[in-house]
Amino acid sequence: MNKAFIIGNLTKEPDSRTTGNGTAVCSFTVAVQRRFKNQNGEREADFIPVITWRSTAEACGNYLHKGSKVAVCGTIQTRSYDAQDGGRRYVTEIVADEVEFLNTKNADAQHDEQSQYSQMRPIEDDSLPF
Amino acid sequence: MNKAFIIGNLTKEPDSRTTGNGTAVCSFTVAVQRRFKNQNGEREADFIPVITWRSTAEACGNYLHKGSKVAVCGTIQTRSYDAQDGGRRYVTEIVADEVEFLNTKNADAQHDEQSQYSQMRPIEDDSLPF
Amino acid sequence: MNKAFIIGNLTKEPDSRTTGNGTAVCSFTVAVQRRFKNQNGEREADFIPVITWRSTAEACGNYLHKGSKVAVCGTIQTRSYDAQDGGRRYVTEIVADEVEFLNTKNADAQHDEQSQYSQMRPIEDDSLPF
Amino acid sequence: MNKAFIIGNLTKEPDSRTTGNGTAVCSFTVAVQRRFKNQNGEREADFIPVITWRSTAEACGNYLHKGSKVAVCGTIQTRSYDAQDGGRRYVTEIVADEVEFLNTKNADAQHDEQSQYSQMRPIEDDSLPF
DNA sequence: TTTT
DNA sequence: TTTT
Repeated sequence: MNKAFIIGNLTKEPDSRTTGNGTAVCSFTVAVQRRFKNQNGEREADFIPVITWRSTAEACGNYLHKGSKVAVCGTIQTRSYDAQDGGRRYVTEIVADEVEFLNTKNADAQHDEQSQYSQMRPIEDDSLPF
Repeated sequence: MNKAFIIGNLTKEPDSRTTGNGTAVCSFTVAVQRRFKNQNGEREADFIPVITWRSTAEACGNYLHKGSKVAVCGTIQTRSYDAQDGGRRYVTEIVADEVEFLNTKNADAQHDEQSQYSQMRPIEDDSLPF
Repeated sequence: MNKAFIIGNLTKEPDSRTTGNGTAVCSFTVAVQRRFKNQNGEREADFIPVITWRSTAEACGNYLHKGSKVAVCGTIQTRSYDAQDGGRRYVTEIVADEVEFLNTKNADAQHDEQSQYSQMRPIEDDSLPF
Repeated sequence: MNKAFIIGNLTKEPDSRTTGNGTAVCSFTVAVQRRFKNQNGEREADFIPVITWRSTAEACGNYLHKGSKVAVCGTIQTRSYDAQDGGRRYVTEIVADEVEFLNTKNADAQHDEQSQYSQMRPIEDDSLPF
């Protein structure tokens, strides 16, 4: 078992790419407000890296922006890589199963549209733009 | 372990009460859109009863309405009671640990205010209206 | 979003069936110990119905028994039906995405085997007995 | 919202400490088996750092060992620190709300005892050894 | 490196 | 730096 759920806002524009074999990838960081204030009375945030694949990645790349509010459900994954200085670095990120768009800024029409896309993996509707 | 997370909309106005010893209770049902369409191409919903206590109940009673969008995290609880017809009935509901308000309908100012309230159990701020 | 996680023990032997079109279904109830004792100092349990499909159902039917300890991750689903007395009844159950076997009673060899099966949806190994 | 659930085994003996003001802390890494095998047919694991506080930390320090199986529910937290080489390092860890002991190795008596302890935050029983 |  |  390995499952995580977060709700928060993108810290930047999402980063959309394509792997060598043509698979869409989209990654971004979600700032999740902490529930309790710290000793200084400030509410801090946790900055959680998220990676999405395939149709979810395409929807995220098309509809998410810096500041967009999302709910993400997925698996916590860790990996390591060799840094330029020769040291080893460890990365923890959520590999998203589902991303639900919770944007309040957009017009309702667009927002509804987004919510639907976000729920639609097994895409059975050929009119979708991805 | 027993934990559940749902995002959806209130099916009705929330029901706010107070127990004999003065504890605030607020209950409502959340309609959670299913992720996949059924055989008829319709997206059904699950109707999940939620019960909240104390300051969370007060915030929910003050700020939630029919149609309000919420994220709820809590514990699945089952109980049974004797119906009027003499039969036994079983109820499953989520006892909320946290309720996050995700309303898009309200003005931004109010929405921000709500989000903060929703995060504030252990209330350390005396200026809060509950 | 709609996701639940529970850890507990089967209250009975699991109920294995097959639908008209040959899909395996296996359902059971999980008793989840509550975290806090009640006013009488007793630890109660919540009795949560679980339904599993396809290869997960087959593995559950083959390996689970009354008392087996499991971790279940899935979606909360509600449905209603007409009771014999003409009234309407509402059922809430978890539709399992994953079931992990946590049995302590069985020999280690068997337990390891079980854990593996439980993780194996997309079955790529033809030697599996289901 | 920020919640994570994992089930896995400790990679090492847990690390128990006490903060300046006497608060117990216990940290460990949990190896969580991935659900699907990789291209080479191996099942990899994710190595997820967990930190626990107070009575949970004491129970973990007393009862967990290298290889112990646990279920952890908590919050994903990120923090950064300055490494010796002058660079900045980022750490993601789960701050545990609950730790359930799932050990199969121990005698049943001890295992039952563990499960109970693990569920007992708000300790109302003065006979507990922590 | 951070968002509302 | 990794566990069964």
